Amino acid sequence: MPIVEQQVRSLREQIVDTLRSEVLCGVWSNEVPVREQALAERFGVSRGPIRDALLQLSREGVLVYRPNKGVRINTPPVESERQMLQTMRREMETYCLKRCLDQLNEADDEQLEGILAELTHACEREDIRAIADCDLALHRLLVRRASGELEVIWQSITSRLLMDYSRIDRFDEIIAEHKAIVSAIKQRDFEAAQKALQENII
Amino acid sequence: MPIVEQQVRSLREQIVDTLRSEVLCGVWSNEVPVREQALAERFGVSRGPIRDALLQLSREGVLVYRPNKGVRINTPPVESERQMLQTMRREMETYCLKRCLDQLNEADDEQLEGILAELTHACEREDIRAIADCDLALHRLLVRRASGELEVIWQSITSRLLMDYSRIDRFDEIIAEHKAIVSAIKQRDFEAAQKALQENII
DNA sequence: TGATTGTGAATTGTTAACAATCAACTTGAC
DNA sequence: GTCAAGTTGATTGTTAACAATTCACAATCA
Repeated sequence: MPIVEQQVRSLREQIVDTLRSEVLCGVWSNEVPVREQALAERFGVSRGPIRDALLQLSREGVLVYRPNKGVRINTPPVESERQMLQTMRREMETYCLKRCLDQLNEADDEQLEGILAELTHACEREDIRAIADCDLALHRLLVRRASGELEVIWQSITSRLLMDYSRIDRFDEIIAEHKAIVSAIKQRDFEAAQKALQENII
Repeated sequence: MPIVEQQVRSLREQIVDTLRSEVLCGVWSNEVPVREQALAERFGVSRGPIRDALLQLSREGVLVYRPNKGVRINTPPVESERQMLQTMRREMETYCLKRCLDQLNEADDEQLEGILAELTHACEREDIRAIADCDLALHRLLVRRASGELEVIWQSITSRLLMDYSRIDRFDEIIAEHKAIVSAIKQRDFEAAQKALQENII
């Protein structure tokens, strides 16, 4: 359970984040259907918030919703679609970097360092789930600082891309790439940060 | 009420489409808060589906959700963000065009012509709401034919862009541009269709 | 045998009541 | 008169029961 998030989050948001993290890390089987009642019991809430969460994750492309039939886990995008989404993600994060770089403060730097430290620790433990969470948290911070309104679109694109995240076993690369990103950001060096970002988003 | 949609739609989807169409056409005031109970009575359902719809529209960037405070209408994106979203929309629709063009059949052509006719009629009536609905329906058809999975992302981007859709009074241009798109598509001419699309997305 | 149609359990969709929270107003002390 | 605390009404958040739908399986018939 990462502590990179700080603000109060609604019950639904917590459930959404937990489920998304699990689905994207392959914890769930594609075959087993998702049942509202089972999830409700697991989270200790009624079916209402669970339903909200499942609908939201469907809207995000992580799950697929069919009326009266519930949801199932989505399949990864085809290669051409993946490339297009990749291009869009690069474009969006470059924009966000440019827009937020000047207005970042020491607290943001510290938070970035904190995420980086946690990411490093997660890589040492080879904790796939924590690695993905930290990776996303770092990028999400940039998007949020630039424009909270873009976050939902960014999340949709990124979730789809992560549905075949096969590179997550190259721990050294992951650490090095994110170190480069944070380092460049702390120096407010846009060119270097953009370069590091582009090399990380593959 | 356009007849361009054919498949069965859930109650929530119908509400979402109606509300989105109204918000994007400026039917609602930015000042008046959105109340679940009022909408429930208007649509003749309980607050449950209304709540689902409002959450979905928030996720889409049309509304802004704040815990325990309900939703309000989102503000248009800043200019730089708008340009970035514009670029993404062009990229995405170009991809969808390329991917779907070969597998379109006569039924699709007919549907495109139907939307075009309805769009023309809407322009003659100067019915802003119908114009926007038809405009979106035409582009959405291409996205859907290419990949149903991309539709939600496309919708988010497009909704944000439409939040300051100020060109909707230039009826002749709108008709001409969409005629060019449909014409090129019917000839399966990718280059021409792409060009027409790019010129329409401004 | 194979297809089709009932039947019932399981699941999702909807509703209404209840709990929690927020915003505005009133009250009262200073 | 002003500000703070308490109160009240309105609104959202959650729950559990009920309705509608789907699916699996068995019974029926050609």
